This record gives sequence, structure tokens and C-alpha cells, in this order.
Amino acid sequence: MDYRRTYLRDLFNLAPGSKTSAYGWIKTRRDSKTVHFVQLSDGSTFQDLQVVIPEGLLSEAVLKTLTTGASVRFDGEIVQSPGENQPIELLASGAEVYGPADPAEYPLQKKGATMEFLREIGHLRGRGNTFGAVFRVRNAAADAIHQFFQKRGFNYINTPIITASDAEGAGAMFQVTTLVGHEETKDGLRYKLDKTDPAEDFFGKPSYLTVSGQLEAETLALGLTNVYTFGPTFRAENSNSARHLAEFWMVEPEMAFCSLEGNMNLAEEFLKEVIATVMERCPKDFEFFNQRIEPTLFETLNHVVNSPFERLTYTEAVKMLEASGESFEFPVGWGTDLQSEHERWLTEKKVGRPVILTDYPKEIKAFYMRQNEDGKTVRAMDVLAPRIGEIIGGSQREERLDVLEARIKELGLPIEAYWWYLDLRRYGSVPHAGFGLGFERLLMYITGMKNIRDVIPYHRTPGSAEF
RNA sequence: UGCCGCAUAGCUCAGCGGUAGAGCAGCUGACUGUUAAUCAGCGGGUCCCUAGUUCGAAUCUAGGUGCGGCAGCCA
Repeated sequence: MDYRRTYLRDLFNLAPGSKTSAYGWIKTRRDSKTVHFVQLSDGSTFQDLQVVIPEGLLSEAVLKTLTTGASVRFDGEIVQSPGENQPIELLASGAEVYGPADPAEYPLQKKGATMEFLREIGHLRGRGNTFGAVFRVRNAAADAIHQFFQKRGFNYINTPIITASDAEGAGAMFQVTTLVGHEETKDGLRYKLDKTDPAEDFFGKPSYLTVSGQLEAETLALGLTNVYTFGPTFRAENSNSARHLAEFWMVEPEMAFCSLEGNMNLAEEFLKEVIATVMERCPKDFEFFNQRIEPTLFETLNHVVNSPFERLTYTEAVKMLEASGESFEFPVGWGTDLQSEHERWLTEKKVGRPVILTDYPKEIKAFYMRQNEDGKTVRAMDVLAPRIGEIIGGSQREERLDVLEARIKELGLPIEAYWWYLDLRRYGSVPHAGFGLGFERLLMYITGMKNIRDVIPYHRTPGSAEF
């Protein structure tokens, strides 16, 4: 067998009378007096192929194995379907079952399963409607992201996954070490520390899984002008929420000769174009999401694509929140970070579409963000989306050597570790900006899925690394 | 990590002190160009675990484990 070059989705374009073969997994089967009906799926499209098997064509033994979950090839002819739910169907003239699936044990049923249960059978859930659609859309979105940047002359770069600079400050990190072994004790498996001197560790110093490729991306932007990363990112925070993962995929563009305004423009264009492209490419999947997952999906996504994002400064947002008359659980006040309820009020009640907030107090943002002339705020931006909150976080970077050095010292960060980062400001420094976008958060937004664990094949969260 | 909730058949759930139930799925049969087909019958349980209260615990109490929701951390 060669690899598949045509898929079930291609069969739907064949003219009646065409002879062909259909490969896939059986979703359901219905029997009638003179024919058997099989719903066949290969993941290439949301729509199943209905295969019609005339009575008497197959032996009783083969027929018995044509059950939900079985993998099979049908040979036959494309014919117009008298049924209402499909334009064409495959009239079978032969079948080969590759792998049967015992119907008494096969866990995926054609009727209602909860997301929690499907998560437990993550190795099989891709065969169902929901996760077939999720992973097709994930693929289409990844492709749209590359196209978006490639069309605009951005260079795709890969920043290190293992980093020895613990200086990124974006959260708790996973340590990478070869000094820890295991041993079997009377209390079970236990860790054993082979050596204690970091100098003897693999990299000669403590090293970690990256929490962001931003600092490295900046170095390449200051040479290639516009770059982006799209890769795995790790956070060791003990986060137990529907929108956090310990391992997730992040998109990080970084642009030289670019201000915060350019950064906002890119973020807005990015979200609009990726959403529009994916919707156009996967219409059947979106119909499903809109019908079964999130009934306001079409409405909100079309709105996002067709109207300008609201742009507000942090200070303006705080004033609006204070004037809102809402009774929030947490008080609103200039200088404190906005709570989920505040963001939700802004995006869902006040504005009704994504909001870009800028110019946050420097105390609640990272050291590398460019300071404003007021001495109090920095050129930060967060893109907040209704339903899921923060989807993008970015900033114009501090390009002035003296200001950056002063800020690093002020925060008590180890200035020696930033020697190469400071070199960028020493030689040919330039205003530059960029942002980080959580790929899975974007997918939650465009599919309507409610839990981030359901837009990635296998989620890594505290206490959970199955599959 | 904090607060709250849930855990009963393969799945979704009801039962909430008196000895185990429904729908769906599975199996068998009937019927039918079917569309989450329909109808009839059959099989299916460590009621999450441990300890306690009680004549008696799926049901009440305590601890544990797992899962979920909200919040925090953030993308």
C-alpha cells in the first residue's frame, strides 16, 4: 500500500459512475432488508461517506466485522444518493476489513459522551466528530499562521527549547538536569541525586525548559528585521484552569523598526486573517462548532473579522471600570492588575469584541518593556477576547541601553546574565516590538471549545501527562 | 494553590437509611433505502477507596484518591 493521495473528501467531488475505493473507519452502521448502510470517516472532512452494501454482496463473517470502529476499504461506484443527507454515496462491490473493533468493548459510541470521558480515551477521540473537527481546524490555523507571516516577509525562526538563562521572568520553569536518577526503595521508586554541583550538570549550569523565545527572537529580529517563532513553551506553574497548560504552543513575532502601534496593527491583522482563513477552509467544521459547541460562534467571529478592535489605555479602562456601576468582587484601582471579571466586563459587556489594552503601570509588567515619558507606564499591550480573556501579550521593547540597565538593576535582576541582550542595545539598537500568542487559546476562541485541554491532542497539566 | 461541587452498568444519569434502576450502547430476533432508524427480548454492577455511625450504608460522618467549575499565575 502506498500512502493515501486521495481522501474521502475528494470522493465527494467525483461524478456519479466513477469507480473508486474508500478507506476509513466505520462510525455507524444501519441495516435494512435489502441493503446495509455504513458511515465511513477518514478524518479528511467533517462529512462521512455513506457506503451502501447490497444484501448478499458480503459473507456473513465479513458483515459481522463491519462494526463501529473497524478500519476498512470499500471498493465500488459513486452513485447519486436517494437519501436526503448526502448528495452522493458509494455503492460497494467489495470490502476488506483491516482491523475489526469488538463492539462490546469499543469505547467510542455514536451518542453523547462528555468531554471529560473523551479526554480519558484521548488516543481514540480523534475519530469522533468533535475532535476530528478540532484537529482539522488546528492544522488549518497553523498553516494560516505561517502563511500570514510568510506573505509579509517574516522569517520563521526556532529559538532554543532548553535555556540556561533563568532570567526570562515569565513564570515558574521546569528544570532540565541529568543529575537526578531513580532508585527502588522499600517505599517504592525514589529520586536519587547523583551530584549536587550545577557545574557538573549536563550544561555546566542550571538549565530549564523555555518559558518564551522572546529574548532570543529579539536578537534575530535585530538583523533579519521581522521574525516569528512557533513552537512549544513550558510553564511549571501549578495552574488548574480551563485556559492553562504546562506545555503549549506559542507564536511570537518580533519586529525591528516597529512601535507599539505597529505591534497592535499586526496583532489585529493577524487575528482577523487567521480566523477568516480558517473559517473559509473548514466550513463544515465551523457549522458543527456553531451548532453543537458554541451557538454564538459565527456571530462573534464574523464580528471580529469585520470590525476594528477597540484600543484603550490601561488608564482609560480603569476609569471605565470605575464608572461602570458594577459591583466587582475585586476592587478596581489604578496600579493593580485587572482581574478576570474586569476583563470580562470590558470585552463582553462594554465592547463586545476584542479589546487591546495598552500602557500598563510598569510595576505589573516585565522589565524589558519600553518606558513611557510619564515615568509610570510602559508600552505594553494585552489583547483581550470575549469568553477566553488574554489571548495575546506583547510590548514595544526598551531599546535604550541606559534605561534598560537601570530597570534591570532596580528590579534586582542579575545584570551579567543579560550581557547579550544588552549588546543589542549597545550596537545598532532600534525601536522594536513583538508579542506572544497562545496557539491553544486562539483555538479555543475560534472553535468555541471550553477547555484548553480539548484543543491539543494530549494535554500536560499538573498531575497529568497521560499518553 | 484556595474555595465549591461531583464520583452508581461500557456511556449519560436517577435513587439519598431497608438489600440495584432508566435511557443509550452491546447481544438475539422482527421490521424497514436507512440517516443519533424503529419495536420486542436478553446479558451486564467492588454503587471510587479506607475507617466509622447503625440491627441494616449506594445513601449519614471522617480521611484519602480522581475529576470538574470558579479564582489566582499567564499565553
